[in-house]
Amino acid sequence: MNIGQAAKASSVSAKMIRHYESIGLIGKASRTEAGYRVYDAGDVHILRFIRRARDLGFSIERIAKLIKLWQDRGRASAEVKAVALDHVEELRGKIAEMEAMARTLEHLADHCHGDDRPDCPILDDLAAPREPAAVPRPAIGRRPSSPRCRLEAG
Amino acid sequence: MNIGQAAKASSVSAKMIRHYESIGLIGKASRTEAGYRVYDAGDVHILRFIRRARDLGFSIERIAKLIKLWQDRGRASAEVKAVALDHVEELRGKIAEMEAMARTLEHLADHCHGDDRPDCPILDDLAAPREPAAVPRPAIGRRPSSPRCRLEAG
DNA sequence: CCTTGACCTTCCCTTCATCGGAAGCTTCGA
DNA sequence: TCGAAGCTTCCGATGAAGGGAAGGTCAAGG
Repeated sequence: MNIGQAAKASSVSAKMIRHYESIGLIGKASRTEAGYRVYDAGDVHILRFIRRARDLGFSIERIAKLIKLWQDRGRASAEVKAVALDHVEELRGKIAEMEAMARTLEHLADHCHGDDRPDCPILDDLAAPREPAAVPRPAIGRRPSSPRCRLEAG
Repeated sequence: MNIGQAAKASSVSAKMIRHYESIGLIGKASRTEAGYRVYDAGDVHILRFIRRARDLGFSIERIAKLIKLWQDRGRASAEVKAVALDHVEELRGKIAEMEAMARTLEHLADHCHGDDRPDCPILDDLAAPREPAAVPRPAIGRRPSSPRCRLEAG
């Protein structure tokens, strides 16, 4: 099977299959004499696994762990569950952050006339000195990495 | 005021101030003879505006719009509101996606023993042929860009 | 046999907002 | 006067993709 056929069969683009190979998420595909990559049903199965995991928002790092566990017949389901729940926790944290942003903005927008007049509580909030923070900023530190949203736009 | 002082006063790092200047989000700062950037209270006000907008998850592109509106005394509040509500809509979409991922995973994890035994519904789902999709995938197309989470990890 | 077009290869660039660090210059206080 | 802190520019990394160029390969049809 060529890379294009594997891509169709797995819903992972040829581009991404090459990428996953280059970062070591999947093994190096064997090649034809002309240098074309060759895949079999087992490879496609792994690719579909990856695709599904990405659709559930797992990072590549966690997917690597999941693949290892998947292929380890002696795995403890507890390990798989831990990886999944770590991810859920991350998702929940990001959801909470975005929920707070959305609620703040909806609140501000509710009080904005939204007409021709220039006065606007949204700009007022943005421009306000930040002592009385309308939405208190969490502690200092590095921003969380963005959520791994992978659902296609509708 | 040096860039470091402006950074402290605005909660925008010196690194990011230079970056915002380089991409044209803010104007070029004037310089001392030695080449040091110089800022005044007005600059700091803009930087704080940007910081607050980033904390609310606005993209740089939308922040540029908001700054223009902010500095346009003749603006219509409707325009500001539209920018804000576009952003809220984006947030809501991403929240919904992540919520769906989290719920699916929680459901799967609920049915996983989480002990020493190897059988695991989570792996079963990931490895399953995707006809009976447990969480139906939305239509084909490009993935949404990740949410601009900017709340600090707390 | 030759052309055409579809497919494959590698390589590099772009996204988005942010951080890290190197190498070198300036400024300020002791 | 010396050292530390602060500034400058430049380059790179992050994460998960996508875009596209330049060129090799393959199969079908004339």
